[in-house]
Amino acid sequence: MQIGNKIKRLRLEYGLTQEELADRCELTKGYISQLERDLTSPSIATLKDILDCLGCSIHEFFSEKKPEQIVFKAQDVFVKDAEEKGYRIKWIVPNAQKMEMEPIILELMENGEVEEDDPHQGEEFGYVLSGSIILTVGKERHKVKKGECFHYKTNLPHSIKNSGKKKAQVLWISTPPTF
Amino acid sequence: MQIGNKIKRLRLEYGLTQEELADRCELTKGYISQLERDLTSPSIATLKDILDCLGCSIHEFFSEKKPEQIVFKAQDVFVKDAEEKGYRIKWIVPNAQKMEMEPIILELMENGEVEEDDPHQGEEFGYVLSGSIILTVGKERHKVKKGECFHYKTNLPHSIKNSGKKKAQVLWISTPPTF
DNA sequence: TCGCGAAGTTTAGTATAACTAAACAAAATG
DNA sequence: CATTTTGTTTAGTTATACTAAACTTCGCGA
Repeated sequence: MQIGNKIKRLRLEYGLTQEELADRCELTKGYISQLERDLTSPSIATLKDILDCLGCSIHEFFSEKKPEQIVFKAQDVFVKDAEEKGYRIKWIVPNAQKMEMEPIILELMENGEVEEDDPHQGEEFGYVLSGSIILTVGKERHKVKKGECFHYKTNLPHSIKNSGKKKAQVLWISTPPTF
Repeated sequence: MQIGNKIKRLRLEYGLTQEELADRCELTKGYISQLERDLTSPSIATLKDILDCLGCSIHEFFSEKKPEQIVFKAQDVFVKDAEEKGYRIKWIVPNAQKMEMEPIILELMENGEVEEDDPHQGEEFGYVLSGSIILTVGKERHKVKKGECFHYKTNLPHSIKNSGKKKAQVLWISTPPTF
């Protein structure tokens, strides 16, 4: 019965150190440490004491609802390499297809280019994180440098390619999700 | 932390003896007996095993929702005396105003009478438990004896008074609740 | 970068309680 | 009433709930 992570998360949300929580519950910090790593399991009465100090009922504690993730980090990234095309796509928000916006980070090597995307409903916004790119929308070509951004409706064919020798990185957001 | 009664109730609802439950959980019937009387408390893991066998999650188990009361007894009664008017009202279902029917028991002393009730939307039903009454609905007067009942729409003024020397008791139900 | 204090982990316990097996008692049934 | 079923009690064993204190890691400010 793995409850350690939940206790730790509650404690951190409540802004307490293990020692502070231990003092409030009249336990030891060593024990709190062991609980949080599932090295031991508290009695039901002790669990209730702990949760009382953390402003949570046992009922809520054993709720199976998964908290919605708000912050995403390096370990959340899904990478797709297209080495022959000279680019790599990093999906930085997993399951973003279920939402309204889908952000990716596009990495273009020298001469790297993503295939032209056919017209479709929606919009895309991009911000050049590093390097510079050539953005093609319909018949128009634009050079976009680091720190600059772009924003267009996707009803025309569009594509992006690296315009320099250095690797280029673009934060690229599509709504609705299409990547 | 008193959980014994909840475990016992679940077991009985599931139709198991203590021995059957013990066998399913790989515990002893003696231990189940002790748990149900709060003589001891299970580890969280053991509690989960038990609840798995009883088709209940820990989450539900620790729900604080009060089971809806179905049967009401003497101790549930709320009494209002109107001694100068010679009657007493007993609300026999607490919080019935939150439901569709509101039952009371009206007790009328000799010469006791409830004030005329103004017309309103709804219906009332009554059953004379003891003694006899005069029921007035609009301009009509009815004598209703023990064992007889009445049922009318409340769009006319209505009232009840005792018609004899003995105490009268009426089970009186209004929908929607108005008493 | 380093030193120090804060925060967390580990270790080696103690004592008690989680759980047992079996005898006993109460309740139910034919 | 006798027997079976169901629940309770008793006297344990052993594992674990929880401890105190030493040790390690982390974070922060100079």
